[in-house]
Amino acid sequence: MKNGIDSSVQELIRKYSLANAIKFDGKANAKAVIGKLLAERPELRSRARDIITQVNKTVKEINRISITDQISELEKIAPELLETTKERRSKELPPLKEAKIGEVTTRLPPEPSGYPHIGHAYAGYINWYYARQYEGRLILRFEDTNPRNVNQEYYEAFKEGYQWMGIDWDEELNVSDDIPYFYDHAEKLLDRGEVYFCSCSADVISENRRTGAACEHRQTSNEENQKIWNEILEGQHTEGEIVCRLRIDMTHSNAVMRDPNIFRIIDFPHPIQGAKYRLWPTYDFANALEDHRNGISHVLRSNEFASRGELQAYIRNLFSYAQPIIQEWSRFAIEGSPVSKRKIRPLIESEVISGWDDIRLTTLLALRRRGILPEAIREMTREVGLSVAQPILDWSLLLGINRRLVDPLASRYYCVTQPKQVELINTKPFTAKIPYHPDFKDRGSRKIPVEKRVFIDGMDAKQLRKGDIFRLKHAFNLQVEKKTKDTLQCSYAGDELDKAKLKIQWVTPDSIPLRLFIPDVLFIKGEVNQKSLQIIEGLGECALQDVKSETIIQLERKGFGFVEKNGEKVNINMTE
RNA sequence: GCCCUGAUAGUGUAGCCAGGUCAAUCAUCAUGGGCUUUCGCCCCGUGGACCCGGGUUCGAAUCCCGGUCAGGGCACCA
Repeated sequence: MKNGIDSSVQELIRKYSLANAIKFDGKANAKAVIGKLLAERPELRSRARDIITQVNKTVKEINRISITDQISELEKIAPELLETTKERRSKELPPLKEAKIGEVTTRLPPEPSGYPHIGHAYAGYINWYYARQYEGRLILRFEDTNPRNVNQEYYEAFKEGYQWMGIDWDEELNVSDDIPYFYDHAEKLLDRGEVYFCSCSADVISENRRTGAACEHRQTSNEENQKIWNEILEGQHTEGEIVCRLRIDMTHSNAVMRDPNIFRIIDFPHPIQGAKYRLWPTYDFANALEDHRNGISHVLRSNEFASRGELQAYIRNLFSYAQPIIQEWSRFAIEGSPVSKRKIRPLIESEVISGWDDIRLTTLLALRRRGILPEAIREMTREVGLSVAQPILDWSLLLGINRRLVDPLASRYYCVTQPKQVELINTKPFTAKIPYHPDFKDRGSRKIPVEKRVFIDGMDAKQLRKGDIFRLKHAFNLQVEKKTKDTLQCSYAGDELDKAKLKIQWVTPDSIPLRLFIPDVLFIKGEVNQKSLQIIEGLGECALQDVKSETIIQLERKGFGFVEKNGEKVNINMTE
């Protein structure tokens, strides 16, 4: 055969050309066909030039015939290529590196120094997910080695936050319970001459680290270092005066490795340990050893720790401890929503926001009060995954997922704002029966008697002109007879559904006052958004009286919300 | 300043390691329609992206070089 291309290859070319043409309106693309062909028959790659000539020729021929003919020919020679199957499945996290069933241990490592937020939930869920996926263990470990940062109430706050997220753990411990373990290790290093005490100021240490210069303390004799260690444990030396450093390499390309501090004096009572210790390990030292002590197989964390990994591995190597698998992802941000205490605290102090559970924040308390379901956060986490790019998430991602999840759960209620009175001129007394959920009628309904007056939303009233026919939803139709400044006079206009121009929500005169809180992003281009919270007064139907505080409902045509009752007051935090 | 990462529709993400089935996935978003006694949910359709410049190759989102931009680290915080 010409160019040595045999008939089986010819046939393949013809098949793929036809399939490609059919996929794209009868016009095949030679490049796509070549790609497909060479992917399937890699041994042909050496003869790519000949193949290309042949493909070009075939594609030209095929593009000349009609798409119906193309389909019928392909049906004869390769019907399997005509199938177009689309599958849809919910996204899952990728398999974990070097993980075996039953041999995975991960950790939740919060510092109890504030309230858990969506970032903690995200990291927590990933650690939980893999621990459960591989039938392993999950350890809740409070990283409380800085007594000046930690506070008793936050230990509890984290546990509640994780529980709310559906994250359960197999073991709970505090790093601060293991201080003797760190001392043991430090003393071994002291014996081996791996550490020294440095009394340079923090500024000097930092500067030397930048320039790669060693200070005189690096030369301190072992005996002297041992002596200082004991002095500190006995209560000599003061906070800030001296630190214990690991002697590694002051010119290392990773600045973290330039003789890091591993212990410092902190004379401050610890919420759990009290005044038991004054010499506290720093993050890297405690973390590296604690991961080993806990038998952590996989360290799953955000990548702000990336450059510390080398140091932590170095520390474990000093003791010939095995290294865990490390998997990192980028820390993410939500557009316009600060996470850091530094940014939020001033907003609370200046009363821009009401507190750590203000519905504009991303603390778990805030998200819950906004009617966000934990599953929405979990799904969002799976969606964003272990990406190493720098995601700046939009609220719409979380809110969109949440809307879908909350829809089947939320009972529907009527609510009107800027109420406009509607006088019913000639209607007979009527009792409306309104189901709580349109898709689940078995959840029952409430009955609302209608007499001489109802209220509708001001926005709806605005659209109505004299003569218009509209429907009080789940009741009957009305025709506007007269429109005055604060009243619509209406007459009965039948029961047929399709006659009404608008079908609107309404409430009776005995309805209850509501306050709707509508959140928006807190920051726009770095400036505080003055309209980040709208508070709107409204009237809600009586059935809202029976709704328990802290349930998620839908106010029809207004959105989903989280009910909060405070005595007589009914507040509803809208999710968006 | 130095070091490490990264860059795919408006947003997020898959694909990149092992170049061809990518005419680029999925979600969110926007838009048109259907369903609906809600502007909700659901269903169908449509729209929109490989940071820039070189190189290697028959062929580059994918490999190489150079740039640009962004994030993190260089704490006696974690």
